[in-house]
Amino acid sequence: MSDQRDKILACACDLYLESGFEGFSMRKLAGCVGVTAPALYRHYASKERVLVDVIGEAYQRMAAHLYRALEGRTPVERIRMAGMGYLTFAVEHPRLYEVLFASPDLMGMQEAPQELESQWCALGQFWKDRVRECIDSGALRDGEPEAIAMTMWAHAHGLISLYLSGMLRVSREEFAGVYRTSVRRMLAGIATPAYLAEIETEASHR
Amino acid sequence: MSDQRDKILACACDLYLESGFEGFSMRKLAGCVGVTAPALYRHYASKERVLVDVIGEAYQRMAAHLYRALEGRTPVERIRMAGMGYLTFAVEHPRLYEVLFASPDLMGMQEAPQELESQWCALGQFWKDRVRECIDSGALRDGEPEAIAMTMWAHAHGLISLYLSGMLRVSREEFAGVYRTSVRRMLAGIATPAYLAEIETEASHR
DNA sequence: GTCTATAATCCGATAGAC
DNA sequence: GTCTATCGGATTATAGAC
Repeated sequence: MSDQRDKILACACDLYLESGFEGFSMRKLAGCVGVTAPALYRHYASKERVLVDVIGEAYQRMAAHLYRALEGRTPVERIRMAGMGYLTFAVEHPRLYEVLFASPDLMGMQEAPQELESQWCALGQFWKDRVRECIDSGALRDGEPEAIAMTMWAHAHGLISLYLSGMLRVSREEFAGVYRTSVRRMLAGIATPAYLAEIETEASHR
Repeated sequence: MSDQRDKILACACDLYLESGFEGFSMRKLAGCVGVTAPALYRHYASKERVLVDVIGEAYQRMAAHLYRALEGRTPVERIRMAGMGYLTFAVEHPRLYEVLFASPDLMGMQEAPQELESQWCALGQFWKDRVRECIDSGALRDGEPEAIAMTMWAHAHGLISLYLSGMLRVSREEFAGVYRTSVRRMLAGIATPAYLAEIETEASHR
């Protein structure tokens, strides 16, 4: 039944990993599957529906990678494993990582389908949970878990994006160390106490 | 002379801003300029050479936007203005911002031409300078200016990328506030002193 | 459910006249 | 320096036989 559809999806993931978005075509996909192009339209209405499923698959693989961190035995261990898992997934599967953030119009769609939205929310909840339990255990400062998770996520995503774009002049081996160092810098803070006192005064005057 | 070439480049920027990379073609570009497609090849050897110039133009506009921050009268004022300038440029010109980080193969090239590399280095130097003078003035903690600039840049770029991808559930008006808050959180640090002491011990044991 | 054949477009780039 | 005409290729998607 949808056995063939699964086979098509698997080939579509492989094809995307090899060729990226640009080189992805229904003809090539058909070639990978071992059928002709029109046969694909028995299982998928259009090319974009195939790509939506590819992105959904990327979400699931990312999630499976991250959820291993739940095996950690303390909140700190879990959030660390999650952070490193995020890094290794992105570095080992850069194309899958990139596709998670692909703008919908890049694949000929107006907006992201609701299917992908909910998968995204699940990941957001995961990070929020990791931060919350670290606050409760006294490792992270008190604050809104969602906002803190956003700051940490922004840093991680930005650093990984810069690395994948080739803007950082570091090798793949060096990057893991750079990542850890930068996370630590963010955890410790960048400004001096004197400057922090100054902007705190400023903020309270508003 | 290159009067016509300038006109082509201006139209190419407009066309890219409207259509993005996907909808960009030499035929459409010719239509914007008001000539036929073959005429373009008198001024540009290929489509990719046009796109390289578009990216170069984006760099120059970004740089011009950032360099206004040099009018600030203190190191802190300058780095703040630069940080907010980075934000406003990205939000007001999202396509130009995105193209700065476009992977070369997305426009059919193997690697970024050296012309763009050097423009990139200039921006890197600008940020390094901003951080260094803030360290010297006692606003930022001591450390390698380049590494600190990277952490700050990663955070800013990541947050902006998430916003532009629509992954943050905030409006454009809200985003400036979210950005400032997140920067402040990064400046102050996220972890508790107790946890920081713990990982410092750990690091020294290696 | 898969095939052959094909419609209907779009693309980058070139040849040669003017 | 621009034009017309065209080459050679790609693409999505459909029609109809089997």
